[in-house]
Amino acid sequence: MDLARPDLRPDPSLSRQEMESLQREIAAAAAFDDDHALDPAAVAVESAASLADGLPPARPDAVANETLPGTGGAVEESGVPTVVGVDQAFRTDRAGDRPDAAVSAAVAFRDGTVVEYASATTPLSIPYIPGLLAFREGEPILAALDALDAEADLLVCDGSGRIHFREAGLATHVGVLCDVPSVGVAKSLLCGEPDEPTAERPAGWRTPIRADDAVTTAEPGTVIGHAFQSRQYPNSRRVNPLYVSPGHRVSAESAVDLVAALCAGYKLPEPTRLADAHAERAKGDAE
DNA sequence: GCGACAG
DNA sequence: ATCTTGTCGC
Repeated sequence: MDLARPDLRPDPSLSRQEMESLQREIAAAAAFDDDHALDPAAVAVESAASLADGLPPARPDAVANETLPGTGGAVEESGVPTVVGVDQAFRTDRAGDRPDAAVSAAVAFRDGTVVEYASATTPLSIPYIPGLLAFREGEPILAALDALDAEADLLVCDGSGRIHFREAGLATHVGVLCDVPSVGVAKSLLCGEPDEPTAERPAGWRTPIRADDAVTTAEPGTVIGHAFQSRQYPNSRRVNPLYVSPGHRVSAESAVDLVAALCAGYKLPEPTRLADAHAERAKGDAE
């Protein structure tokens, strides 16, 4: 898989200042609006996969359709868009403490079912630094996408997109480098302010997240994402909402609509949930 | 100086 | 993210 923007791919030796200015370039290259309206109904996942007996098998015939020569992507090929969830697990060295390598997983969905699994193991370069997550996890994700035969029409990333100090979170970083529509799904809020308090909301509830002073590249008040209650228990309301934001080529509104369509009864959207499980499995296989 | 922040 | 048993509530 060749990158659409190799010029924006970070060099491992960048200083912190250089990483931050690269993020401003990436944000400037990002499109936070809808281009070819990807219909949430076309990517919806109707039933949640059971993980009790391991991961479901990939539907055998589907990937072959996408790898026919001379095709321009999955949608052109079959009319059915491909959604790819990406997530990672971390392997620790035998001494037992420091994370040693990232195990990235990419899981492709079409018609609500898994069509392909891929993974890659990548040595870790820099530690986790809030705001610079993409420099730790971006390359591992690209490696997993490289190992995937399917062409993604939408990437679902585990982390923020536009909800970021410089509007260039992980989902934006990966989406722009690949020039693929992407959304970010985070379990906690990095920056920005919800319009309404998010505690104890019923399933389906959502509220805009607006840029605050921590977002240095946007006018305060700009809608940069949404809090979205993907799941809730009827009586005891203890599930925290997701924080969904556009990565690239998707609006804030479409990003939540797409994620809502990809959720099938669990807190996390199915592509993310299965990518998480596949990353765990791949990590275990290597040990 | 304090705060505060995805995974 | 990761280290981990039980426990409470769907």
